[in-house]
Amino acid sequence: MSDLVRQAVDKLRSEGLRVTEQRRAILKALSQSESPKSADETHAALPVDTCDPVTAYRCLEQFEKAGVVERGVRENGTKVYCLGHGHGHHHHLTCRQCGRTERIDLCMGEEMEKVAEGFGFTEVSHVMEVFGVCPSCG
Amino acid sequence: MSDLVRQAVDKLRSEGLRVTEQRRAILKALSQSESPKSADETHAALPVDTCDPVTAYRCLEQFEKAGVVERGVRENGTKVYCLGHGHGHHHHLTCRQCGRTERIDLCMGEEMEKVAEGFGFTEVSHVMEVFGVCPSCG
DNA sequence: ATGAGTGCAAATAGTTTGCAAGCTG
DNA sequence: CAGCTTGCAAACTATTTGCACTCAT
Repeated sequence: MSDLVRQAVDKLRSEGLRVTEQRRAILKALSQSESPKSADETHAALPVDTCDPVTAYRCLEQFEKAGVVERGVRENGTKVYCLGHGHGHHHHLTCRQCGRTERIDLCMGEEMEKVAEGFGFTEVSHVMEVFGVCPSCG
Repeated sequence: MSDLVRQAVDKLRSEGLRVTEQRRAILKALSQSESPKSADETHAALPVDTCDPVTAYRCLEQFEKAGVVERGVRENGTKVYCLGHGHGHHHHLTCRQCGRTERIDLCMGEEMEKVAEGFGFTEVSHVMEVFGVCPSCG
């Protein structure tokens, strides 16, 4: 089990969530994926009969609330998740054709939050995804 | 009919798209909305029997391709659209509770595109939405 | 007239919910 | 052993598609 998974498992415990075989498997699958995955894709990446697809949905939702995974959105609205890569917040650049994903460390989070606070908003979060056509597909 | 709508209609024509009563109504509804609307919400904002919900979906999709409207995503993945407000690209700050929306002019589009081009990507676009709890709901 | 646009019905995709049974802490 | 979790079935929401008909150009 990778450090990433171990770390995630610890966080789950510290958040009062239980650690099951299914959850371990889901975290492992995410840790081995270079690009963010949807709940269904995550489930598909699991060994057969690891768990029901619904469980993947429920777990990922829990994980996000617990801050164990980060959530993004595809261009079509599909929700995707990824482990924090152990290095906090970041974004992705995704190829529209082949789905290839690159990590982008650029983020205007602080600026955004300042603006949002200026409007009196609290509990600010944001979703950002960049799309394009990669060299191989262009 | 507002300038915004007139402008949009012209753009439709120049893009080779046809201008129908339904499309005019959809553009008018969007022009009168302060916040981005989903296809269904846009349809709901139309006078009864203006058109079928499906038409709203299809038109908004066309409008986006033609560059007449801008598309965003809600936190839950729902696609939303808005007229360019006549002032190009911008983003929104949306209240999770009441849906109230503020416009944000801050955008790191150029930086994003530079990074994306660095990866060899083309036809770069991005989706970004900021969410929080507004003063009234906090 | 001719092809873009529309309505209606039906199919999809992604995700959520209810409830009884199972397993973790 | 209490309650979080899971599985299975079913409901739901947002969106898309097929096809015949209509209308803008």
